[in-house]
Amino acid sequence: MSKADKTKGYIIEKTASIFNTKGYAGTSLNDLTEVTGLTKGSIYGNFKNKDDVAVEAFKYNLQLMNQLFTSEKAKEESCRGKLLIYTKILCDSSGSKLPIGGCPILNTAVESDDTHPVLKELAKKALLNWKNDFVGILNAGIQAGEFSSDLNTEQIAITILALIEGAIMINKLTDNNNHIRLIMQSLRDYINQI
Amino acid sequence: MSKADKTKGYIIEKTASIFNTKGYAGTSLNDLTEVTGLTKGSIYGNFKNKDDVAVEAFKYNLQLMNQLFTSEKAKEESCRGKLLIYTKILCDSSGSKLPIGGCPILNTAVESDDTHPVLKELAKKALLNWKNDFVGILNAGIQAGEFSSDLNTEQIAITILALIEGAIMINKLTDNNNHIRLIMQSLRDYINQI
Amino acid sequence: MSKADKTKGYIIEKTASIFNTKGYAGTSLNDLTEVTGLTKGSIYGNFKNKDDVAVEAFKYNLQLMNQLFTSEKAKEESCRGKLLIYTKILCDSSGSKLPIGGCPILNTAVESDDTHPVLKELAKKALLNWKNDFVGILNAGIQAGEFSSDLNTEQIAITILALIEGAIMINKLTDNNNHIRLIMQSLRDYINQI
Amino acid sequence: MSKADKTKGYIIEKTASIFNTKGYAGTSLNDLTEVTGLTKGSIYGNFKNKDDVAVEAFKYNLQLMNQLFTSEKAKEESCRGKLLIYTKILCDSSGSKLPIGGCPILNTAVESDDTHPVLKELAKKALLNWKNDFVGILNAGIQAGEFSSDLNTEQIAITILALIEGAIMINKLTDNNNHIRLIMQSLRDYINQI
DNA sequence: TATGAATGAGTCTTCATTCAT
DNA sequence: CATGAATGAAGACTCATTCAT
Repeated sequence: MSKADKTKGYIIEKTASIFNTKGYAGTSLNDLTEVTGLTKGSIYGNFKNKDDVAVEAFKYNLQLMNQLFTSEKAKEESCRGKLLIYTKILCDSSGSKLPIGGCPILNTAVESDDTHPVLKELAKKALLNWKNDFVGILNAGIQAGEFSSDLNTEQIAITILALIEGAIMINKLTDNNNHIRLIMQSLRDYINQI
Repeated sequence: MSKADKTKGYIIEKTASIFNTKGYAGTSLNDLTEVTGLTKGSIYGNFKNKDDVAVEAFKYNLQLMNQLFTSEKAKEESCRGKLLIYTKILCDSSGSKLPIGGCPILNTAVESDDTHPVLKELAKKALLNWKNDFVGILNAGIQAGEFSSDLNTEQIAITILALIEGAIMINKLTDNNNHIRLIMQSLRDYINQI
Repeated sequence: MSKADKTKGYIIEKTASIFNTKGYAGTSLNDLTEVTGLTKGSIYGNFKNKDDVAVEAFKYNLQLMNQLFTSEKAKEESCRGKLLIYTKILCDSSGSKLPIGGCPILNTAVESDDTHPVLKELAKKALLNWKNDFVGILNAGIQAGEFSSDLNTEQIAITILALIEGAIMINKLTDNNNHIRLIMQSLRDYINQI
Repeated sequence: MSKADKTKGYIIEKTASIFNTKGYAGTSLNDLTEVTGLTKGSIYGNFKNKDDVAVEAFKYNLQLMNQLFTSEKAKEESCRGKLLIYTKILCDSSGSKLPIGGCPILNTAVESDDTHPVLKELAKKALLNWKNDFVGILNAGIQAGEFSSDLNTEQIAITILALIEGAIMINKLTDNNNHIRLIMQSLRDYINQI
């Protein structure tokens, strides 16, 4: 790894949480220099512009979140278990295991849908990938005989996703862990009844 | 109504959709003058500052959304019918009947939770009011014998809310009406099975 | 007195102390409306512009100060007594009997000498009048045999004035009454030795 | 000396006289960019804000004045001579050797006493330092046998100061050198009679 | 005469970006 | 590759002034 790559990685790591907390418009280059301890020139030496950093930061946050889910899912053998993992992660820690600032897809979706097409596209792809991941698990479950074969996998997948994202939003807004726990209980019931 | 009140109302009406689309940080005073055709001085003559406009714009958007729900609910007699209304509104028009920019609670929640305490508080209250509205409908349904008396009304209410907000977010992000329709189908099933 | 004259007088009275405290550039029209309880339109109905108010306010402050000196001087019969009056006034109350904000001549001189020719001219005239008043007292004293006839009245008059203005400035700046008392003691000695 | 330090110094040098003539409130950032030929961004890159420039400009003007006095005093051997220096400086050039705009202590005292606490404090300290300098000279003179030992050094020091500041104010206001000459003649007499 | 809403040039300040070193 | 000084457009906000009512 070249020095440039190392610095680039360092900048992304350090700035990812700010973008995920303050949003793209709310994050200034001064924020970036403060949190990295680097100069503006250094950031512009490694990235084309603020957009470029934001995009990489989004990817980093997404990867962080995906790694969390992937590693937890790996511990489960059954497909239902893999689905239930999400309720456990979000319920136990009330979302605190997510990247700082919460779900990057949710954050980016809401801020950037009308203002930042590149980020919007990334978030959209991430969301659809997530949905497809659920579809994959459901199909595997059908194959394995865990689930009945006449499921509407698309509908179930997108419903789970909506519940999760809605729960994360409500949890951040209300600062009350009970809400996310109740929703996750509903999700658990939903998954168990599939 | 004084001229000041009229201008104030005019400014709020005109700017509400910008704040709901671009967010607080993403909306500039130039945006506000452009969309209203007024000068900065005029805006500052009617509002204390940008914050003040944003707060009123949020209230306006919220009221717009609440009026939509309230008027549709009034057409339904049964409590279940009142709950199902949301699936119809969001499904039929794919959210296009919402204020321009989407659900102001969702938008404000995501942008302002870490940056704008006043707006966050307003969004939080609006969300809890909405939840309590659901709880009220559920209790009325229990009273009327529509629903079984051993429901966890809090859980059901917050779950419906999470599904709705999640659906709105997904709909805006993916520009694909199928997703919200599927989620609303799940919500319909959920409500009908109560 | 017409209503216009009454309102004009009211505005001057109320605003004089702000101009004398914050200075011309530091006083805004909002300050003027706040302290008078009137509207901007009302102020512009009675004065041509901010300058006009400032000029009248200066004259008012000046008159206030002159009245204080004149009435005190009237109580003294001897010319030396009339001169000593100033030391008493400034020493006893440490300047608190002056118009709010201090000596308007001093304030206007320092702020407006390079920026506001009209006010500067007014302050200059007031200062020279004051000096001439001293000269007059000194001449009367010579006539009355109180003072020797070979006094340099111009020099004495302007020296007294410099001591007084210097004392007022030092008093305001240091918030320490001892300084003005010591200077007034020196002035008393100076006058008594004439 | 870094480039930043050089630019900072350049800005201070160039802007000091504006602040000393127009005052803090009367000096705008446009004034500062015009006189320096720099951009606003450049000024804000070197100073925290306008306040910061004003404070440094005051210090610079003060230093300029103090250097003038110090270098002239150094040429005198006797303590009386050191005191008389001030009459010479102010009398000969009628104040034209002072920083452009006049005595920064006087200017700042009058403008900032009610509006700018930081500048007021700086001016206050400068004035007391000056007074203490006079006290020091007087004590040295007593030690050296030049002056009688029963002097009220505080009173003499503050009286000299008041005369000087009063003279500077009168000179600027009246544009008539005779006045300052007469006052300085009185000061000379006063010092010689100590 | 008094009101108060509107103006637009002005205020101070921060922004993302560039470039010589 | 990194620095840090400079840019100038844009940011939010205040100003003195005007004018229809």
